Parts: sequence; structure tokens; C-alpha cells
Amino acid sequence: MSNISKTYEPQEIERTIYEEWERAGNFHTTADAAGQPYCIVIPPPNVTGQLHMGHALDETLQDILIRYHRMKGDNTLWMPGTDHAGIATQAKVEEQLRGEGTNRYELGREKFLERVWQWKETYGNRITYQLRTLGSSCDWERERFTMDKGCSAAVRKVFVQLYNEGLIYRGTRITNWCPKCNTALSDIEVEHETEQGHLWHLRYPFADGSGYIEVATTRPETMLGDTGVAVHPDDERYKNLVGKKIILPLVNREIPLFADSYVDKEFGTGAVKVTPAHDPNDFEMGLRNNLEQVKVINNDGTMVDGLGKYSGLDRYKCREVIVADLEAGGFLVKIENHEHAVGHCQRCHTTVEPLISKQWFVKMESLAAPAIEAVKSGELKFVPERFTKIYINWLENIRDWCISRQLWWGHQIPAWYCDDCGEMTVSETDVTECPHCHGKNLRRDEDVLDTWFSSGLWPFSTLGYPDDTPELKKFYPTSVLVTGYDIIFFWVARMVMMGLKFRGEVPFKHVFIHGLVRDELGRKMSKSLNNGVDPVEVIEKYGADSLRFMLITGNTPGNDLRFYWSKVESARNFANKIWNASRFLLMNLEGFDPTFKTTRDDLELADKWILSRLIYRVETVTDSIERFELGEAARQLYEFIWFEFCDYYIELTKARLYGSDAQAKATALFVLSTVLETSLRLLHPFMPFLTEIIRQKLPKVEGSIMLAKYPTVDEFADLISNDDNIGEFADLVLNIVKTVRNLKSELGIDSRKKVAVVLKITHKNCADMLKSHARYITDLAFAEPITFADEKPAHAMSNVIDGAEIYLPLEGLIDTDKEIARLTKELDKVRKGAASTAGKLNNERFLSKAPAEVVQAEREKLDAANEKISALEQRINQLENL
RNA sequence: GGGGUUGUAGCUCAGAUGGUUAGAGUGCCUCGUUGACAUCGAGGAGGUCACAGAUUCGAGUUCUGUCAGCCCCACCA
Repeated sequence: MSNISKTYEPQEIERTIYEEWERAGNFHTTADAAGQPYCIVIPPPNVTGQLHMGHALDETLQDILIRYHRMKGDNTLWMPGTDHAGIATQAKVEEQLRGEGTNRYELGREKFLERVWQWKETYGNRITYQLRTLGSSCDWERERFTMDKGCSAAVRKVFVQLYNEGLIYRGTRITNWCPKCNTALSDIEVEHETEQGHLWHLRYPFADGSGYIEVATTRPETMLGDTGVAVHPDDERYKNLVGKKIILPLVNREIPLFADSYVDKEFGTGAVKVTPAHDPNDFEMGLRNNLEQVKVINNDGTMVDGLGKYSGLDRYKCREVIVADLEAGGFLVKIENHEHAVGHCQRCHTTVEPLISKQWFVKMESLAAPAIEAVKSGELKFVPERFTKIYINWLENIRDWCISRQLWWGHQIPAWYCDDCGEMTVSETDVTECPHCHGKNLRRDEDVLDTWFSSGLWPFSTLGYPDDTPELKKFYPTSVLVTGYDIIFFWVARMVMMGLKFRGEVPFKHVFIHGLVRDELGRKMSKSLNNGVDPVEVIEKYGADSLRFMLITGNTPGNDLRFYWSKVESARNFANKIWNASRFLLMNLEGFDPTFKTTRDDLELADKWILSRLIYRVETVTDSIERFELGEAARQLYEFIWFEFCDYYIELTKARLYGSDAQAKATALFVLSTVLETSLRLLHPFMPFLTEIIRQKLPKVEGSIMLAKYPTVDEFADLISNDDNIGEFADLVLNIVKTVRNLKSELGIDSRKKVAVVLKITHKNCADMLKSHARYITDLAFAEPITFADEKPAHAMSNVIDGAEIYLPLEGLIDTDKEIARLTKELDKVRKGAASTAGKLNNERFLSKAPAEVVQAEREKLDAANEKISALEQRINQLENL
């Protein structure tokens, strides 16, 4: 045992332990296993992705909950899997093709998809392997993929049903288009950023030569597609001009001036050029006013053919040319600076172009209503609660969801078009013959579905849907969803809607929201800033337990946290502390009879104290986990293990361990073992590897800690009851210890050098107890000999605390004047406190309105303060008389 | 334009349902290597809890407003 290394070296150990766990099937469960079902579905990481800090946090939180519930005896399932991540994955393979001098169109759809699947086979395991290094106890035997057979079947079934119910439709609309990704996007895939732009004031001449009207625009290049100019119907400036014809500059097209109440009289000139093909508002106005839609921008962001010199120009280059030409033609009035919001593609950050195209949409209103209700009724709860507002607000203002993407990697839309009769057929099974005309000339819709469509089904598709599996029956609805606030709309809301629609129940009862992991400066970790810290690197250097502990300490639900290497080090030090406390125990355990069991009567006060503290921590840690306050639970564990167990209790056992009383030593070892073993189980969800390796070294312990019982208070029922006034006694002892240490330090005495101490005990309940256990003060404060006396030694350093006066008699070392000054300062402090307490007690309203126990506590406080005051006064008086 | 959130020790953050002298980590200062641990131990300095009001016997904690930062949502060209 003594050959255990002095520091904890996690690297090798972690890998070995994880392999053992997985080999033993510890992560796996079945629907018919015993216990209450407890299930979490993993937020599936992108199949080609790499682990980042956000994953590490997300995984850690889930693994803590999962391990806790598994130990509690619940039938616990953590369902893992990956997401096909349409655009991201396709982009990676396309990049690879570019390197080979080819592209997807040259390859063709079928060959291209083969390449993507190949890519998935090559890189798809990387992320799940990385999850393992964190210690994630996922049921890997059940691993799923959003494009596997089952998930694909679920997607088809859901799509067809929604279509048949009229909730999915195909329509020509103006949608967000990314010219770079070359696909339509949903509204939430567009990120708005305010940019410093310009407002160009243009002069549009009337056809009849009667002058001109001035319009203002942020996008002059779209003027090529203008098919009207709009003013507000009540705008006095323009009222008489409505109906006139305008000659569009540069194009020389005749367009109408019309009135539409959408126009804001106050903005710009009050007259808007209308480009129905390239602006969502103009599109609507165009529909209302029967305007022509003239498309001037291609899907790739260049100008269309037939525009003369402008054709083929990039939209921004075209803008420059147009402005120059307008200026040359005398049509440009002025250019103003103007700040406005511009939409960008979430994935590639290209400026989005609103374009008219035929796309598939989901009607959201009827799906959103139950999802709102589920939260309002409390069936689904957000942690922290404030996110319910954000969620509800979004759902209440929801618009139809564009679900078709012009990509190849994804779930291809199950719709077929008949070239013979022109009819469309939507079907769960592939269509080879047109059901309308029995023609065979069928073309399948080329588009694939938005990745989030399949993600939305994840909580039930992974459990077996569309089949009615035992897992689906047992584990749906799942218990909690753990995710970041950044994907509440993308994912959470859609899962709730789909879950309610297709299972009739919410997909999870709690949504546990966490924040983002930021860098040391509080910036978001990003590729472009290159400020990301690789969790794998942290694990290699410090171990997964340290990373996990670092990520949850000091963190509260929903709030962002910063990554600091010093915080990882602090967590590593904690792991090392536990390692060494265990090493200490194991060394002393050599030759000890492991079957020895102590009884309540053998326990001494220190044992009772640490057991009472342990019980308290079992309660608070459990309670904190249940409330999702994992940072608080971690703090409780840290305090207990480091301060109470290591700093005090272990020190107090040393006398017994090194002494000659075999029975006393056995008792100390028994309590040490019990408390350590229980602490390990309590800590296991947070630091799974360390707790496993240490517990395996303890005698009499069998099996993995993963499958051990989570500690409960009643485990200790026969060892300790709470009728002892142990807490009061401990407070007094620790207070005296602290005071002795302090006085020694002030005198410059080495903390480990023994000094004589005289104590005058004034505590009502604990005087005798303290006298018979003075050894505790000797052991913790290196105070020896300790004498109890009523008289006050004259030449001594001293202080007064609640329940005791402490003297360090040091003839010749004491500077009386300094002592008086120090004690006077102390006296002032106590008097101030006493005055404020007395103030409260003199307040009639405090006495009549505050709860009796609060008043009583104040009374006791005042008594104690008064005692202290008189003791200090006497002492000062005594010194002055020297 | 709406909504949210943050402001507590030099730094990073905890402080549920209002009730002792407001805590931790880290940094800093002083001391200490004989048997768990220097990835350690002992002691110490450091906070008018952003500001102003209100509610209350009592506010870091509840409410209102102000200031500062961050974030989300939003079709004013």
C-alpha cells in the first residue's frame, strides 16, 4: 500500500477504468430492468464534429445526473447518438472534393452521398470516442444516428402525416437564401447584426415630365428589379401624386406610384422603391398591389442575365456600379450614413439574400399552441425558470418553418412528381408508379429536410418510434433535457411540439439549461478568434475529473462561465487531496482486520462530529442535485472533504492511529474508512474515475462504485443520533483552536511548536466535555500543556471568545502596551456589535413583529457580547495595573 | 423598438424560501519541509454587496428608477 504514488496520476487510470466499465456493461440498461425509469437523450453532436468545451460542460452535467440516478437505483438510460448535420457535413466533404479538383455536381448525387457516408464512417467515431474520455456513461449499445434506418423511418412517417393533415405544404414564397451554401434557410438560421450602412436618396422621374419623386434605399442595386414606388395613403406630400407613372432610371421601365399603409411616413423620404423579388416587405406589398416580380439577383449572389452591363456582376460590385451610374445620370440626391440590421447565414456568415423560390413549409400555429400550454401548465419546466418566458414568447410569435434545403446530405423529401400527369405524391414508401395516372415517369423531389426536422424527433425516434417498442413505453417521456440556451428555439421548442403531436406527451419533464463556456477574457470560444481550449488537451494534462469538477464549480444554471487553467489546477489539487487522504488511510489500514465493526458506544466525540457532518452533507448534496444546483453540490463536497474531513478529522485521528490502544485505533480506522467510502460515493457522479480507483483499493468493497448505492442518511442510523449537542461543542473547540493558532502566529511562534495554554471556560453546556477532550485542542493547535483555571495569568497573550478566555502565558515575551491596544481594538468591535443588537432589542416593533426565535437569538447574542465585554474590560484593567 | 441578464474581495465567481461578524477559488503578505498531501499546512490583509428611492422590525437577497456591460428577439425601406 505504501507504494502508492504521492500524487494522483489520472491519465492511464482513466482509460483503463472506462474500458472496464464499458466491458462490464455498466452503462447498459433494459426496459424491463428494476427501478423508476430515468432517461436523458443526449443532444446529438455533429457526426463530423470535434469535442469542444461546450460539449464538455453539457456532457458533464448530464453524466452527473445520470450517475446519481443510476446509483439511486433508478432504471437509468442515457441515450447517445450523433446528428448528420446537413450543411456542416456536406460543406466539409465539398471542401475535400475541391481539394481534388472536382465538385459534387461532377460527381453526381449518388456518388457524392457515398463519399459523405464514407466520411461519416471515418470521422463519425471521433466525437463519440472523445465523449468517452470525459467519462460519459452513455448506453453505447444503443447509439443512434439521425440518418440511421429507424430515425429515417420516423422522419418519413412524421412528414407524411403532417402533410396529410395539411400541416406541411409546398409554396412559392420569398425566403432567406444563402448564396454561398446555395440553399434556403429558416428564419432562425439567419443572424441579424447591425451594420453601418448607407441610405441612398434617389430621384425617380415621373413619366409625364412633371418632376420626380425622391426615394431612399439601403440597397441601390435592387432598383433594377423595382416594379413600383409606394407612399403612405395619408401622406399629404404625395396624396395627389398617387397613380402617376414613374420611369425607372437606368432601366427605363415604367412603374406605378401607389399607396400602401405599410409605408412609414417618417422614415427617409416617405417614399419606398418596391422590389418584390428581393425584399420580404416589398414582396407582400407586391402581392397586395399586383406588382410584377422582377428577379435581378441569381441564387449565387450575382446579377441575372439580361441586365446589360450589370449582368454577372456580384451584388456588391453591382451596387458600386449602379451608384456611379445613378450619380452620373443625376439621379443620386445624397448619401446618408445609416445603421441597420443585416441578416447573415448562421453557418457561413454570408449576407443572406431574400429570394423567391418554391419551398416546403410546416404550419406552426397549431403545433405551437400545445407546446405553450405544456409549459404554462407546468407539465414541462425550465431550469432556471426565466427561460420559459423566452420560449413562450418565441412560440407565440412563431411563423411557418421552411424545412426544405437545397442540399444532398440529409433526409430527402418523400415527394414524387409525375411527368405524365403533373401530380405530386407524398408517401412513406418509395413511389414507382403514379397513383393518379399510373405513369412511370416519376421524379423525386431533390430537396432534403432541415437537419433540425429529424433532431426534433430525437426523444422518441431514438427510443424506437415509429415502432411501439418497450423502450418507448418505458422511457418516454424522458426525464430531463440538458442543453445550452442557444438552441432553445432550434431544438427544444421543436422537440416539444413534435413530441406532443406524435406521442401526445411532452418529450421531457425538465429542460435544464446551461450557459456558454467562454475564454479568460469572457469572449465566446470560436474558430475565428482561435481562443478555444481543447477539452482533450485538458484531460490529457489534468484528467477528466479535474475538467469536470472545474466546469461545475461556481457555476449556476443558465449562466455562462469562464475557462481558466488555474481553475483546472485547483480542481486537480482537490483530486490530489482526496488521493492523499486515501493514501493516508490505506497506509494505516495495513494489517488491520477489515471485518472489524465499531459500535456506537466506541465512538468518541470527534467520530460523532464527523459522522454528523457527513450526514448533513449527504442531505445537502442530494438536495442540491435534485434541484439541479450542481455547482452548490460540488461546493458542499469540496468543503466537507477538504476542510472537515482532511483538515480537522484526519488530524484528530492521528493520536489514536499512532497510539497503543488497539481498540481506539480500530475505531478511528473504521470511522475513517466509513466516511471516506461514503464521501467517494457521494462524489462519484462528479469525479467518476478518481472515486472508482480509490474505492477499489479499500478493503471489503466489491464491485464498481458506479453500481454502488448513493449514500442516504439512514445508512448511519445505528451509529449516530442527533440528540448530542455535538455541533455546539465542535464550534467551541474549533473557535479555541483558531484563537490559539492566531495568538501563536502573532507572536511569531511556529505553528507546529507546542505552547502552554490556559483556558477559562465560560460555556454553559460544554465545559466538562471540553475538559475531558482537551486533547483535541492539543492536536489541532499544538497547545500543550493545557490547564483550566479561573484566574487570569498576568503575563500572557490572550483573547476572549464566546464561551472561553484563552491565555498563552509567556513571561518576558509580552509587550503589555501592545496587548492593551490589541484587546482594546477587539473590545471596540464587540461593543459595536453589542450596541447594534441592543438597538434591535430596544425596538418595540422588532420585539412584537419578529419571530420569537429570532428575538431569542438576539437576546442570547447580546448576553454573550456582554460577557465578552466584561471579560475584556477586566483583562485590560489587569494589564493596566501591571 | 421589445425582452432578458449581469454589476458582491485585485481577478473569477457562490450566496433557495429576507434574520449571527457576507463566503470560496485564485492572487497578495508572514511563517512552516520529521511519517497523507509543498498539487501541502498555519496565520493575515482585502468588500459603503453599481447608484438612488420604496416595502419591512430587519434588504446583498423583494419592488421601482438610474447608470454601466453582455445577450436574445424584431419585415422600417
